[in-house]
Order: sequence, then structure tokens, then C-alpha cells
Amino acid sequence: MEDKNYSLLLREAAQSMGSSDNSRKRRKRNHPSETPEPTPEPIIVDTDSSHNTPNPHPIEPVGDSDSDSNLDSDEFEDVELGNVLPDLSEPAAPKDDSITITINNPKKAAPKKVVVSRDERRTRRLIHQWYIVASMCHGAIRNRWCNDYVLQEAMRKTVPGSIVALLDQSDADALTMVKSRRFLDGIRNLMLHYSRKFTVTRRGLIRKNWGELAMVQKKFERNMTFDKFQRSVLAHNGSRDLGAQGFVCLLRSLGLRARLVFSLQPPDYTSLAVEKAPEPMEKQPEPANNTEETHSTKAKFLLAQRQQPTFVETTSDPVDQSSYPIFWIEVWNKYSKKWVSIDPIILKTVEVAPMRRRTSFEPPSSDSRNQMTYVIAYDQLGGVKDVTRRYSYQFNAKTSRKRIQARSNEEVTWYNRVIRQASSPIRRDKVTSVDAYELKEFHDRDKAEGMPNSLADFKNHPLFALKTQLRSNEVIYPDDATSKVGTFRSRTKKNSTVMTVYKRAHVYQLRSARGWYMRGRVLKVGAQALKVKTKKNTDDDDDEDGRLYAEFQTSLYVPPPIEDGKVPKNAYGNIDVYVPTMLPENGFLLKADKAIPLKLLEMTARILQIDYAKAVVKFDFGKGSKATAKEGGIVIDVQYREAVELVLGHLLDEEREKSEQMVEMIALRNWKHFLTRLRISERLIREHGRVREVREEPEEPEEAEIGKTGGFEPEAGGFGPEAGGFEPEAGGFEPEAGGFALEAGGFEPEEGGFDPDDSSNEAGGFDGGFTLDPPVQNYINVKDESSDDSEAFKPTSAKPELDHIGPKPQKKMKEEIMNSIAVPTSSDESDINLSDVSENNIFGPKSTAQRPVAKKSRLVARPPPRLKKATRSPQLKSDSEDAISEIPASFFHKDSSGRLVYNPQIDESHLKPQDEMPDSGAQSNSASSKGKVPALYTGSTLPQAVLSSLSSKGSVDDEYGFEFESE
DNA sequence: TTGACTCAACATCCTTTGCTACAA
DNA sequence: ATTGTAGCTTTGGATGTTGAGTCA
Repeated sequence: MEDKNYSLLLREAAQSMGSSDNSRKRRKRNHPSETPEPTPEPIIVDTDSSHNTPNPHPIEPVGDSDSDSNLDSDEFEDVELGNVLPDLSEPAAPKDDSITITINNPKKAAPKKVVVSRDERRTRRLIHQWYIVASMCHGAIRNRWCNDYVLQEAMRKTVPGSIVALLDQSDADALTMVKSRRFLDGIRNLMLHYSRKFTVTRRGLIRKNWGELAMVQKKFERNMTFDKFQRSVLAHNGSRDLGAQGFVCLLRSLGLRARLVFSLQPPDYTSLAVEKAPEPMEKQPEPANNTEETHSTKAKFLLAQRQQPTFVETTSDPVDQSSYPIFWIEVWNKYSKKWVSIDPIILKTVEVAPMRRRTSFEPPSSDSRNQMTYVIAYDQLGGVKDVTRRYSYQFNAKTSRKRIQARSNEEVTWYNRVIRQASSPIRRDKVTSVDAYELKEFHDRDKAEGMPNSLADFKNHPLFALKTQLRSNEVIYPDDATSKVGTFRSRTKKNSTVMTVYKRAHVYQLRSARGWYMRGRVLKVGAQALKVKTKKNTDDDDDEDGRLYAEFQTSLYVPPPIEDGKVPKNAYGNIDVYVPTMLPENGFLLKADKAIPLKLLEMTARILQIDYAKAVVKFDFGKGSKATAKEGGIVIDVQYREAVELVLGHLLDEEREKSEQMVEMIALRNWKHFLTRLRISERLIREHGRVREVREEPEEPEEAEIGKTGGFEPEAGGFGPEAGGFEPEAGGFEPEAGGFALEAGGFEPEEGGFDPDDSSNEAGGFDGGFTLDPPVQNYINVKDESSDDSEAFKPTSAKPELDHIGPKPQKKMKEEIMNSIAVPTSSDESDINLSDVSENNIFGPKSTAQRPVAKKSRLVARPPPRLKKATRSPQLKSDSEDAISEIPASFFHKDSSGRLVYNPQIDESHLKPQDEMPDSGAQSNSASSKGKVPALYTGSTLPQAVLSSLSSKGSVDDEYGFEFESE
């Protein structure tokens, strides 16, 4: 959205405004206003079907047979019933075959949208901000150009010596006031001298409203370069803006401290009025239809840009220019310590901005081409200052409301940053004595502004407040003489009463006790509510909610501390940590996120057998109209932090490992299926002889079936997203991507090295025909690609994987698979369990119709029977006692004192298959190769090892360097 | 001409710990 | 039979802000 052209943005917004998003509420309210029918206008509608002349006023049929859904539709809302329904009170139609109906005067029809949509508001604010930045840069560039030495030298030569003498009073021996007066005289003469010479030949910058900005912008000044600027300044002609810039150059050439002042003219983002783009003076050829235009808006825009005259040299611009300047000059009067404002072009005035009066530089609010919102001053060192306060008479009451800072603190920060960035480094963050004088002046002006003179201006005034305008959760405290600053009486209101004006500083925001608790604060003892809201629902007598308190009535909430590792919990069994200060002493919040799900954190704490509490960090609304506590992590005793983080790291590694193994496992099993098939084929050929012609026949459908149901299909292979992050499109198990389909793999007996006739040896067939690498690598790659996807490591998603893989521990299963696919040393098939390779087991059901539909994420090719012992992998029972017995002895060693100590250097050799293990990187990226603890063991082993450390007496300093305080 | 007022139309704030069906 | 979880749903009433129109 940000990178779109302004006008495009606005056009889109304007189009979207036309779309009907009317709410039911609005329709309800509109109905009464539709009933009046002023000035009905008769329309003759020809009802004779024999006359086929097109109806000049096509009328939407308003059928009474419309369904309810139609009545509810948005289109219906746009139909004005009054426009189309026949007015029965009208006299009969003059012709028999026509009826007369009346429509309402469209002008008086239901009110159109009077304010722009939320999106449009956002867009406007954004454009407002862009405009500020762009203008700020524009001013900075022009200011820098004014510093050009050559230009200044040339300009200085145009100044008469008498004026120079007035300005230079270094040798004069006179009172400061006299010097100041002479200085001002000199400035005035200089200004008059310059303004006589300068001719405005072009239009300057102007403010445009939203409607005008929605149009294609006419380029009134060709890309300005410094050379052109220089020429223009020396020739004393150009835009009014350039005139002011030239005068800055002139003043600086005389050694005066002169600032270029730029009153930025961004469109008013606080205006919500719907502004239509005005009709262009010379109509551009309209596009044939609207749809075409919307499709090629950009092209049109570019075309229009090219067709624009690149340089419009005219003073008779149709745009009416403001009679107030956009650019002017400030020069520092060192004698009076005041900035003097000069406009040599339009106002032709020299003025020290008055304190209690409107300056002559501030245009009235009715000036549509010039509104004073941001006045920026650029000094000769490149410093940028906001000097709006000097020129805006009602800065607090009016101007500040139009500024971007009015709405939020973030915007204040943003604006200050823009100002700072626009400044040159040497002036950035520096406050000179001149700046100090200015700050003092602004402070005085704030005070001099006084109270607003209208009721509306008191609203959200930064300094003053009226009781009647307080918000429902605001109160003035204390309500006595200290908070009162005066009274106000409306000028126009007839029977107006005198209202007391309070200091805004005494207005306090109130919240309920619950509201403060949500911000980590609790009521002080004996706090009395400053305000009680009357609640409508009187079913409960809980007037507690209505009691509101100010912040000074609260103190920081100090949660009960964690004692003996016990995390205090609330009635819901969790702990409230809405703000960081709500974390108990000695507590540590382990934050959950996408990569580290809450479940894993809990599992970690359970493994370590430490107490924890789920941390409620906020509430979600909008779900079932109920607030839902959002658990954003767990709170533990900080002393367990390192241990928990370590274990967590292992668990995460393990999850990753599991996923990788899973991929490998499936790949291997597919290999197994395939090879078993080959062996059967081979055996059949050996026993019954080769019958090529015959064999081809049944082979064909069988192959097709494999391709379809042999576990290579995403839905059959369990590679759907529910199986743990193996996206089907990335899975490689699709026939076209996997390389497992026979036609893709090149494993057809006729083509590969598996032709049984090639009886040299079967191992040779492997060597010659293929290696295990490509498919395995394929899956590993797939995993690697998706390894960023943290979802793959979710324990919840891991479960189906485990079920899917089979009951045995994965490494065992892998061994089995590897063994089973190992090429038999003899020609017998004794190690092939034929029950394993029955058609159903290996190839799955004969047809998809037989497939169990419900098991969508299961492999249709079932795991071998011998893998069906357990129902669940031990990994899932991480904290169960059974799992402990499965820890390999090599995971421990006895230390000098005979204690059992966890040994992280696990010999992995027993995990690896003997020889034919495809060394394709599946293992190479295991944790051990990176010097970390391998995560091949089950989830229970490592934590149990750590537990053993914990349970040993005293603290244990193991290889990781962390210490545990034993219970 | 300006400001106060009303009305209409939204926008925004404040709220602050489920339920049900179904699979395992 | 019990337990765990995916999926459902996308509040809604009060208050605040703005513009248009009217009136004094």
C-alpha cells in the first residue's frame, strides 16, 4: 500500500468508498429519512411489450417475490424504494399502455456517506506523513542551495553600500536598542530593494485538498536543479518560493544569521470529509468505459504524465494562490535577541512576531491554499527547527490538533525523528544560545496564548479542561482551588453559564481495580473510588467493576515470591504476567512462540520435575464473545533457567532429529517395498522361468497400482501437512516429483540393472542400477527446505508421525529396514518375511476403493507385522517411569565418587546400520557431528540423566558447566 | 461570520479464563 | 468411558469524533 502512487491510492480509496458496506444499523436509521417525497418527478414507463424502444430510464425491478436473502443483500440497500415504486396518488397515465411513477428528488435521497472509511483515514494519514517528509527534504535542499558561496557572492554585489552600512554596526557606539532599530531599518531597506527587483513568474507551492490530490497532478515546475535555481535567483525571477529562498541567500551573503522558513502544506489528515476530485479545466479524453480505466490506471497515469506540458510558464495559473507566503525568512537580530520574520515577495513585510496577536504570516483558517500547521526553519548550518509556535496564534487550541503529533505518542516520536534526521549532523542535538532564547520565547507564547475562546477548543486542550467535556473515565482531582485556573463563558450562547476552567494536569485517567491489575498495579490500602460508573446490567450486585481509581491510588503489584522452587498460582492454576513487573521475584518467564510451543515448555518442566505455572500474558477477545486467556509461556524458578534451557534445546534438537529420521524412515521403507517386490519377481522368474510376454501383462496394472497406492501418493504416504510438516508439494512423494515411481526411477527390470538375467550378483545390480542416495537425499533436502517451518517440531504434529512410522523406536526400526533391504548373501529369501510382502502389506489394497478412507494420513502400505508390538513410541511417554529402563547403559558413566553421571559422548555406532547405510547426509547433520549431544535417544533419556544429576547430593558440574542445586 | 447545537454515521474503547463434537 | 483437542466463532455496548445543517 505504501508504495502506491498517491493518486492511485486515493482513487482506490474513492472507489472503495462507493462500495456498499452499509451496516444494518445504518439502514434502519435511514429509513425514516427516506419517506419524505419532495418534488416528485414523473417518469413515464412504457409497459407495452410491443414497443421495443429502449427505456431511457431503466429501472431496477423491485420484485416482491424476492427471497429473504435478496432482501438482505447489499445490492438491495442501494435501491431507493422511493425512486422506483409507483406513486399511486398520481393521476392515471395519459396513455393506456404506460404508467406514471414518481421518484424522489435524488438530492434529497438518503444521506450519502459523509465521512470517509477507516481505510481512507489511514491512507490519508500516511500521505500526510509522506508529505511532511518530502517537504522537509525539499526545504533542506533549497536551504543548502542558499548556502552556495558563488551564488552568495554574486548576490552580495547587488546590494547598495548604504544598506550594507546600516546592517554592519560593528563600529557604531550606540545603545543596543538603537542598534536594533538600525538593524531593522537595514533589513527593511534590503527587503524593499530585493522585492522591487524580484518578479514572480511562476506559481509556488500550494496546499491541495484530498479531492485535488486524487487527480493527476499537473507539473508546474520542471525538475529543478541547482543550476536553474542559481540562474533564477540571479535573474530575480521565479516562483514566490524561490524569491524567498533568494533572499535567504542574500542575507547570508551579508553575514547575517538567516533562516529559510517553510510552512509545510500537507493535506489535512484530520479532515474526514469526502472530497471528490474537481472537474479538470480541459477535459481529458475519457476512457471508453470505467472498467478499462481501473485496469490500466497506471498506464493512464503515465500517459497523462507524458502528455503534460513539462514546464508551465504562466502566472495566470487557474489555481488561486494564497495571499500569505509558504516560504519566508527569519533573520536573527542579535541586538534584541529576537528572530525577525521577513517576507519580501507577498507581504513585503518585516515583523517581529507579536506575542498576543495574530502574526501577519498566519493565514486565516478559511484560506484553502495555505494552512499553517508545520512551520519549519532551516538555518545556515543545516539545522532544522519547528517554529510553528511563533506564528500560530492559537497553537494549542487549534493548530496542534491538525498536526500529526496530536493523536499518539508514537507520532510525536516519529515527527521528532523526522526533524532530527532532516537536520545536518553538526546541528543535530545541539542547543545554542540562540536556540535557548527561542525555547524561552515559545514557552512564553504558550502562556500568552491563554484560554480558548470557544467551547469546542477546550476539548482535549493540552493545558485547560472543562468538567463537562471530561471523558467517562476522567476526573479532576483535587477539585479545589489548586486545579482551577479561571472561568469561561460562551460568547454566543445566550443563556450560557459561567464554567470553571481546570488545569489539564489535574485531569486523571481512571481505571477499575481490575484494569489496574491488568497493568500490573494494585490499589493502595484504603483507596476510595474517585468515580463510580453506573452499570446498566443490574443482575449482579458487583458494583466493584464500576469503581474507578487513579494511578496515584495504586502501587506496583508485587507478586508472591517463588519459594523453594514453588511458583505461586492463581485460582485458575496459572500465573498472571500481563506486564514484566508481574513476574515474581526469582521467577523467569520462558516465552512460548511458534518455534517453541507451550507444550514443549511444559514437557521440559515436567521432565526436570520442577514446578512451573503457565503464564497468562493477555486476553483474546472476539472468540465466542468470551475473553480467552492467552498463555504465553511458563514461569519457573530462575535457578532452573539454565537447566531448562538446556533441556529445551535438547528437546528441540530431538524434534528436529525425529523429523529428519521420519523422512529417512519413510524413504527406506519405500525402498524396502520396492526391493521386496523385485525379489519376488526374481524368485518367480527363477522358479517358473522368464515369461517376458506374459509377465508384461500383469506387470502393467501392478505398476500402475504401485504408482497409485504404493505409499508414494501424498494422501497414501501420510505426507499431508497433518503428518508433521511434510507439505505434499515439497514431499517428493508425488509420483512426478519423487523419483520413486517406476517410470521415473528407471528401475524397471528391463531398463535397470535388475534384470534377473543378469545373474552375476544382485549386489551388482544395486551398484549398477542405482544408489540409495538420490531418494534419501531427496527427502533430506525436503526436510532441510522446510526446516525453518517450526511447525514441524511441534510435538502434537510429531505424534501422528510416530504412529505412522510404527511402534518400535525409530532407530531400531531403521535397522530392521536396513537389514531387510540388505541384499541377501545367498539366493534364498529366508530373511524375507513373506507375510510382510503379501500384496496387501506391500502394495496396499488392490484398489483405491478398498482403501480405508478414514485413515487419510496413514500409509496404506502397512508396516510389517513385527513392528506392530507397541502402540506408541516411548518418546511420548517421556516422563513415565517405564521409559527410564530403556536408557542405554552407555549413556552413563560412574564418576570418581561412584555416582552415575550422564555421559553426553554417546557412541553412536550401535545406532548405525552396518554397512549399506546410505551416507547421504542423513546422518551427517546429526547433532554429534556438530559437537553437540546427539538427540537420537528418546525424550526420556536425557532428562532422566539430568535428573540423576539433580538427585545426586550437592551440585553437579557436568560438561555443560551448569550447576544444579539439589533438592 | 462565527460558534453552539443536534443528528447521523462511523470508529474506537473496554471487555478481561469456552463450548462442542469427535477421535484416540 | 475417559481424555484430549480441533474447530468453532469473528462480541457488542458505550463512548468518542467528525461533518452537515440550522440557528442566533
